[in-house]
Amino acid sequence: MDERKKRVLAAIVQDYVATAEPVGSRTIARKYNLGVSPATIRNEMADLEEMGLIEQPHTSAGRIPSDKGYRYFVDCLMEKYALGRDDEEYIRQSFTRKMQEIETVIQQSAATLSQMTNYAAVALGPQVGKSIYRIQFLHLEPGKALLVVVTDAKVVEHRLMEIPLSITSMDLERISEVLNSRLHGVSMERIQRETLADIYRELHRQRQLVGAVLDVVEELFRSNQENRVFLGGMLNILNQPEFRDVSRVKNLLSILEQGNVIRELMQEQPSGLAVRIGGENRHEGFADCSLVTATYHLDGEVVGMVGIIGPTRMDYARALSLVDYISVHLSDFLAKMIK
Amino acid sequence: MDERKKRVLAAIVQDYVATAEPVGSRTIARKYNLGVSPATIRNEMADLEEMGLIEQPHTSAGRIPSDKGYRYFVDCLMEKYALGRDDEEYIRQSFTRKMQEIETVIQQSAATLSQMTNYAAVALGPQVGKSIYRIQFLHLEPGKALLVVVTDAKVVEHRLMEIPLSITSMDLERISEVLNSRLHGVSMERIQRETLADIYRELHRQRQLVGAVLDVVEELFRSNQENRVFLGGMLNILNQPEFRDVSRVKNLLSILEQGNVIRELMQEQPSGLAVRIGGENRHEGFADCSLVTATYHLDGEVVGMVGIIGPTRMDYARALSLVDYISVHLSDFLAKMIK
DNA sequence: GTTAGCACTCTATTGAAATGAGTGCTAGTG
DNA sequence: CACTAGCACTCATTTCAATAGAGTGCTAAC
Repeated sequence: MDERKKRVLAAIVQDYVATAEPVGSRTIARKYNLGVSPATIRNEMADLEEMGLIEQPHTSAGRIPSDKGYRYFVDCLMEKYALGRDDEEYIRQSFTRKMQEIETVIQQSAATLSQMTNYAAVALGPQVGKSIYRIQFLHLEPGKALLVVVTDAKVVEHRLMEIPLSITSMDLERISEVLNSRLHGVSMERIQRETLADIYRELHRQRQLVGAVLDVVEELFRSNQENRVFLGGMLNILNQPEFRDVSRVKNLLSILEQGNVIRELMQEQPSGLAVRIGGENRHEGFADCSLVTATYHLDGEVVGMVGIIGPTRMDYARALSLVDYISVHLSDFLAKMIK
Repeated sequence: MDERKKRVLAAIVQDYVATAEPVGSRTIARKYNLGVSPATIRNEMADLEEMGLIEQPHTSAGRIPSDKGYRYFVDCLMEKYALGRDDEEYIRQSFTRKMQEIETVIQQSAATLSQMTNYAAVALGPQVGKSIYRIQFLHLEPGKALLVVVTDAKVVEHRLMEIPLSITSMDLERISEVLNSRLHGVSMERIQRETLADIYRELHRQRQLVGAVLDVVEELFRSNQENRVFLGGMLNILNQPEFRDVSRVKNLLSILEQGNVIRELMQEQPSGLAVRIGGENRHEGFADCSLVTATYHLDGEVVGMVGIIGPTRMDYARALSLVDYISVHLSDFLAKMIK
């Protein structure tokens, strides 16, 4: 793999990404002055094809990069894309103080990514709260109470509950107190049997209600951990020429609509910034899409992921920079939000 | 408008809805045995065209209904479509006990409608809660509190708030009590100046905090009243032949993505079951779509709307039945949920 | 009032020819 | 030996005309 081959491959990738048309030897000679004639480039291209880095849609067409070609480009040839002032500004503007809820912020990250790239964007998580920070009953009326749970990451969940008519406000206050003192700071994954036993002992009269509460709490944490999938700007991807055909659109959208597929694909990604190109994704029907993802963090721990889904013909340099920048910015923003 | 003309128009509408192809005189004579020859039907069709009920895409094509034609069909010709057992069963199944949050239920209504029709579906609202049922502060840690607001429709909203470090749990308890007693059951639209004055007088030491709380409450109600728009199953509409062309899809989706356009269109609909056909919608770019909507209710009051958005070539009978059934079922379900 | 028949219109399909982009190979050059 | 000019060849795409087909409107006959 000599220097010139690299330059030819890079030229093919760049041009194909920009035009969506197979790239011929002549085009390369003209646009990317390598100082050699088309014939020489043709020879190089023949070599690159043999190496499996580029391919020909049909005999008399130019070449397009293969998955392997993109991979080589991303790993070895690509120069880091420097985000412009305006790009960074745009991102910063899109996160406003007004966004009070974590979900809104995550959703906005995906939306912004999509707008800036014209690809689809997706966000996972956040997996917020592993332990209970505060748990509190509010008595609404006889037979009805509101359970409010605040997790350590200051995410609030609530649930209306039916309670026995006999339970009074005082009872609820007492229950809240006991639950708080016993459960505060305890990771939901390893609640001790003893802890539960203690709670039941202390509140033996409201055994049934306490059981219901614990069920609800468990459910809240479980659904929280299932890492909800946020999709952003499905519309923008229609601007890509590979989706001029409706059946393609339908195919991709039907995959995206099943959140679990995306979740699986994304969960295979390593932490940090990562790219998965075309067939590297273990899912048929996703073979001509690429996934660029980055994890975001809270208190040094990975809590979720943001990413871009686009055709394999993707501007990887820009995509990587954007996803990276957004993930960092998102982490900062969340940290400030929760403080 | 004699009987035979009606039958011809009905045949044209039905056939065109089923096939998406312009309908010729011969087709009608063959499939819908009116007992007359194609030539006679041609004469009738010429009349119908003059009346503006049908039109010809080009000289040597069959006829398709005009907006006016659909309108006449819907108002005068259409027979009520009886939902099958399976349809009703399907709808009932799609609403499960598991759905605890109102939003989930609304979203599900739209999703179900879309699945059953292969059109896009949309839901508005619900406009839940006009007054405060309960308002409560939870003290989390110095400088931080959680404000929980329950509306009369038992919809819960919450917001983390920064509070002065000096404020204690006792203070918050007191504030909660005062706010509750003063605001319980008061419609947010007509909070009296006096009421506010009373509150400020009683809590004159926490003047600033109270101001912040009232701002938050107002904001919560405002965003609630803005009637959030839920879209369902955008994917399904891609099955319609009129959306084989991506530009069409892009056009519709870009309209749907702006929630406010849909909201405006829907808010022009009368309460109950209603149809708006093609150009009857006051929005360019929506001229070849129809909107079938029904309001849903809570305690006898209209709180929101569900509907179908499809091409004007729509199976109106079925669409109306489904929207009607869903709206009724949704009302019932909500009533039971909130009890 | 209804219908058979027919000329006419216009779109969609088909197929052949022209176009053009691009390649691979060969032979010649510094 | 590396490079390049030249050329024959391939194949998708475009173009164009001819054809087929669906459907109409009109007229004359029943």
